[in-house]
Amino acid sequence: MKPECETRTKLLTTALELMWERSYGSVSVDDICARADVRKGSFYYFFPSKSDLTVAAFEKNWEQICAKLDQAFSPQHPPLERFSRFAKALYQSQTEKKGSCGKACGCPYISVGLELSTEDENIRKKVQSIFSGYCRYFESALNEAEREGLIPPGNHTETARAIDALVMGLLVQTKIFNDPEALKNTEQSIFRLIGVDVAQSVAAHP
Amino acid sequence: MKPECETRTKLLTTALELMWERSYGSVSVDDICARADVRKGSFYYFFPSKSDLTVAAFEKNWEQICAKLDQAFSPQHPPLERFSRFAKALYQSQTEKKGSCGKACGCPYISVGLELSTEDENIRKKVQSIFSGYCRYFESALNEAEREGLIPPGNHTETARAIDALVMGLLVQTKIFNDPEALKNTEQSIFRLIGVDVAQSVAAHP
DNA sequence: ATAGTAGTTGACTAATCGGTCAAGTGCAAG
DNA sequence: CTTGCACTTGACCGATTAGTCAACTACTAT
Repeated sequence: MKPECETRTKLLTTALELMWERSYGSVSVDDICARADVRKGSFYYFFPSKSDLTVAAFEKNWEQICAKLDQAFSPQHPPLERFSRFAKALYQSQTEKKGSCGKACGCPYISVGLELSTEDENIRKKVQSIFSGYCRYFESALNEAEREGLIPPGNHTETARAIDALVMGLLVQTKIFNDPEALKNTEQSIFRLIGVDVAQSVAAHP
Repeated sequence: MKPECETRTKLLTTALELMWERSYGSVSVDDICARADVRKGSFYYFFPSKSDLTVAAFEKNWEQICAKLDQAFSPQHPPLERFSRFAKALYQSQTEKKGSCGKACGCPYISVGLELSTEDENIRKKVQSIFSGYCRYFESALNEAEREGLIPPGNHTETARAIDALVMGLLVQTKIFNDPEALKNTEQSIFRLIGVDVAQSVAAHP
């Protein structure tokens, strides 16, 4: 087991932070090195290019996101309630970020993914796989909801993709309107896509 | 009336084209000038900065989009059918773009908007106003649908915003999955957000 | 004819970009 | 002590960046 080099992880977290707040194009390698207090030579000792650093940063961040998603989508909660927990966590994370950096930042996977997906295939694929990861959480909760008779049978892969799209769109709105309140109806809209009444779930878990 | 200078409009359309296919950061003023066959001096004769050019390009493009939206959301069609037409036009425009440039490009307002909204307030506001424009089309159709008794009364401003989010998310998926087929369930998902059965509308206008 | 205006041109700048590299440091095993 | 490995450093590179500018052309109104 490697003990994981501190400089490397510092670069990883700093890069994600900066690209989240700004963009890929407007964050230079020098910027990243400066905020991480690392010299450029070290940067290129660990990463062959800015693009590779970005992919690695996404990978590391996604692991942390997964931990949060595992909580929201834990089997210990009823399937539909998991979406409520997810919506709440989403709102919370955006509000926190705006509080700490002064601006609503949306989702770095979306912003950077869109910025580079026609030009950098590695980043495109990484972001694509992350979004598939989100869908897997959604789909599994829907499958379980069906098994418990909470929703009728249907194509849950498609519904999960629609939920994914909705959530991404809401995060786009959050950044462009510079306001996390764009997320306030997330839960309700998700349940409409699923085809159940919100009140039904909200009333059961007030 | 000014007869509208050719060089200027060439710069406008070329800039939008390039930023749609790539991104703001990776398209240089030189790139734009080269493809438009215009010298840089002329560029800065018409526009004080790259950012201003971008805002102007968005404004001009939005006018053309509006013409298309006016067709889809024309009062000559039943209110709910307008969404079907919109969904079809959306799919068509993405498919065409992929055919002509080889890649699915999504929506330039979203991509560039996300890329710059924390750094360039002018662009943020322009993109925000464009998205509000979309919502107005959606909301007006919903209001009319209610007036015709097709949908129950409700907060149509919120629903329009949700539809806007969904559509944006689908366009994000289109670019990141590099596949316009991400849009194939657009119509169905919109109707779920509205709260009506797709079949109802589809059957009426096959 | 002349003067003014609208548009065009290409050479120029200063700064910044991503990336390279040879020379180092400090530590651990032999 | 010595070798070797993991990591660090700062100077350096050529290319590219957004933006400037004085000189120029062509047309138009008087």
